[in-house]
Amino acid sequence: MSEGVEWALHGCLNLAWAEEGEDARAVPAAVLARMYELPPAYLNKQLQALARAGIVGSTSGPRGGFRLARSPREITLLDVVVAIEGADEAFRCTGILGQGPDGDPSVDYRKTCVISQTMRRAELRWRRELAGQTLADIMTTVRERFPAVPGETRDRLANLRP
Amino acid sequence: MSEGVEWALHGCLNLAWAEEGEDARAVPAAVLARMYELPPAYLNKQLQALARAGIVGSTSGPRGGFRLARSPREITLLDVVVAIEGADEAFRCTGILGQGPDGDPSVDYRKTCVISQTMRRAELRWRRELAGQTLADIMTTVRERFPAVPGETRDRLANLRP
DNA sequence: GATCTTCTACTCGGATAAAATCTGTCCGAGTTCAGTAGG
DNA sequence: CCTACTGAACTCGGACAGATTTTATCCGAGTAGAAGATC
Repeated sequence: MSEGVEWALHGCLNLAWAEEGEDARAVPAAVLARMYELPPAYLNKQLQALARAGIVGSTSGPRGGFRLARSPREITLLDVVVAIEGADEAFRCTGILGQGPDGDPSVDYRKTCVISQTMRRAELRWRRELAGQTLADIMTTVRERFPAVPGETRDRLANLRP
Repeated sequence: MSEGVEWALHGCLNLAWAEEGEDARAVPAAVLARMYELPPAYLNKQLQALARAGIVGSTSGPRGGFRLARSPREITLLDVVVAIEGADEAFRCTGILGQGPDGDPSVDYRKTCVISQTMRRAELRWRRELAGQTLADIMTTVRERFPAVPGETRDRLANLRP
């Protein structure tokens, strides 16, 4: 899995904290990058993927940057992962059963192949878990365990502006 | 996920069918490769990984090849996946929380980071599912749905020998 | 003082390169078996 | 006839290239705001 997934998740979380502040300004990619000492241009690229997926909105120019495009309650972790990694399943069943000399091209082996089914079921469990966790859920848990984090994050974001 | 996982899973299943036959000979990689028209040397490479993991045993020379190293009941799909893909988690949490200017190196953020925990829990679901399915389970299901497959497979393996 | 224009600085967005990984290939080490010579 | 020896074919195992994906960088298009000139 691409490392950008972690960046994107933390980025969204930070955008969510920022959104809660009084002066909710858009956050430039460079500010998020400074927060974790990440390559700014590359982080920007990942955020572009989030923008294409409709998870964040982007604005150019001064006072521009990224902000969440919808409520944290309507952003699941799966949404973010899919936006970065793509929607393809990790286990690519090429249907090798049909490739052999005795293979029947008219059969869809992804449906009948028991191995494929089992792998897909496991992957479905993973997806379900991620689809069941929204950004809002994460925020609630963080607030319970570390009440200071939201405020601190907003402060850091403000201080990291140029 | 590497495509070799699919090859390895089907390879193990075929080895399991072969093991049930009367004249249980080791199966060369070349024979398995012909079955699905795969590059023989590369498939051999994947089987080597299975051998290193102790899932299959290998024998050199004439009448050599691969065979299951233990009972299908004691081989889980997770074993095979880990043997090919490695034991690393898909979501690599680099603990970026600790990398920023305000990060505390003494804290293990993989333990405290809520995002990391959630991602790991999802991945755990995936692993549990795969760990709960043994090669024997797959064989049972296949036999229920396609009773002819075991015999046909043994025949095909025999016919594909040089 | 208000307004319009110009100008600069800032931000995203996609095109472009370097690095790492996955995929595929090749040849050597070791082993089994068949054939052969000798007792 | 039985045994030991030689040789050859077969198989795995790891070292060696090619292709694809991931990671990282750079520069241009567009925009908001500030400064300055004009009315």
